[in-house]
Amino acid sequence: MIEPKIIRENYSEVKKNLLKRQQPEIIEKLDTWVNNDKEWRKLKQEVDELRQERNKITEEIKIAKANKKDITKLLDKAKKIPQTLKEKEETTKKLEEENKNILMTIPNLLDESVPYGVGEEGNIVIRKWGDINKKDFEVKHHGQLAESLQVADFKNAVKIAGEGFYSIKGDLALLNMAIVQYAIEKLTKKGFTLVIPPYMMNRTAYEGVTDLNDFENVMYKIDKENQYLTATSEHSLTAMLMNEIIDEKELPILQVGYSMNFRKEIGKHGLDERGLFRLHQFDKVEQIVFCKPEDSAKWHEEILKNAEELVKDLEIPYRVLLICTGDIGTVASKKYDIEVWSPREEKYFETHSLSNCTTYQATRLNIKYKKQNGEKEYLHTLNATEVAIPRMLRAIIENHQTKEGTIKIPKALHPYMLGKKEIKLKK
RNA sequence: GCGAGGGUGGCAGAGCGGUCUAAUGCGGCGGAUUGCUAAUCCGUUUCCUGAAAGGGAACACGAGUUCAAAUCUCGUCCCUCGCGCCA
Repeated sequence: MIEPKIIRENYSEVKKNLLKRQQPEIIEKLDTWVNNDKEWRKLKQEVDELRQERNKITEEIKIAKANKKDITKLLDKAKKIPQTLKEKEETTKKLEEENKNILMTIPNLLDESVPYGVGEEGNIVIRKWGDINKKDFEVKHHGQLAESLQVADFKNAVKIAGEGFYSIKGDLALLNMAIVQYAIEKLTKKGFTLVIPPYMMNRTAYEGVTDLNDFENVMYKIDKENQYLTATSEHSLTAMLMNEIIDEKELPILQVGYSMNFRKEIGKHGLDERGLFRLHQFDKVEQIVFCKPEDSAKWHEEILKNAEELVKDLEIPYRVLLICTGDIGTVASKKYDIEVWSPREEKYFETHSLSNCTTYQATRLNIKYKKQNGEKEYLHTLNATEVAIPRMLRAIIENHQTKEGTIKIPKALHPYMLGKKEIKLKK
């Protein structure tokens, strides 16, 4: 959520910025908010004045009583106030809530460097890495190959859990753990702290970190409980600092979250998105940064570098996209995606998303930092995929499969693979 | 889950219907003093609104009683101790 103060003080700039998103309804919301806000402030004044009056009379009663004077007149006067006050308080509160909800649906202000564009096509490729030349054999579908090597069992996973669930076993499961271990080790060495969060969050905390529509579309609610399964560790790690004031000296806070993630809405279109691509449950290693506003741009580049390094180490061809105004989403002020190469489909698919959320999440969650001089300000939050495991497994299976139908393990993962360098059929 | 006790400012901790403008202590920040440090002293240290003066709110959260609630009542959440259950 954008800080109300900023909209009040720089309305025209905010409007100009939001216009870049090419969604007229956002501007409508902005204007509604501004009008409501004016009214709310007026009402607040009135309420405060009424309260002041009440406080005065209350004080008079106290004094009169102490002096043993007659207080019936004062009491009559006082008795009238609560009714009017209550009515006004209710309208004020209602308006306040309404306006907060509007504000929550207004997206973040965009960074200057975000390119103008309509939809996905407007995204800009800023870097490419790796060899994407055609292989001299037919690349097999990752899920089918894994099943034929007896390291995945989609059929039985679906049997017991339903569509959108998977099971991997043997060396592929080992590879899963190897990637996790590798990613965590890499980030830990760079100063990130490993955090394993709860996989469920209550409604209040969750409202601080997600779009309200997500409660209907994305999140699984626990029956009869006030809890939701988390869709990413970004949510839990960020929400954990809710209502906290962090000393400037403690920034930046660098965290690497590892969690199982649960998502209701996954879509699914065709063979190549079957298998390890769109899932109701998957594990992911995530980078989270809390920092001072002036440092967030630098950290954005840093976490991009971390993610790129990992993909390079796994020897997967990839490209980096700078997401345009038409495709950026609500929360981010600036966003990069990493897409990796699918030699089977001969196109890139998305594996990483890296956002600088500036003060947007911090404002909603009320996370501030205290400066040396005692002033308090909202800090900046960034989140980035380090590696979403199933998608990376798909990339590895596709890019490192051999003519003979085995899967080579990238060298970087050898130390975590119990001596195995290849996944092949057990005799 | 049951029983008992409890949740007060950054922390510790008093207050238990109107003197709460929340005591006191510690810590933080600013300043004074001082060869340096320490000690001492003064100020400041929640949020909203307002250009400011000011006003308002806040004692876990929500509702209620009252002219008036940190203080009384109810509900929810959380913590501590004991019992029960459990990987």
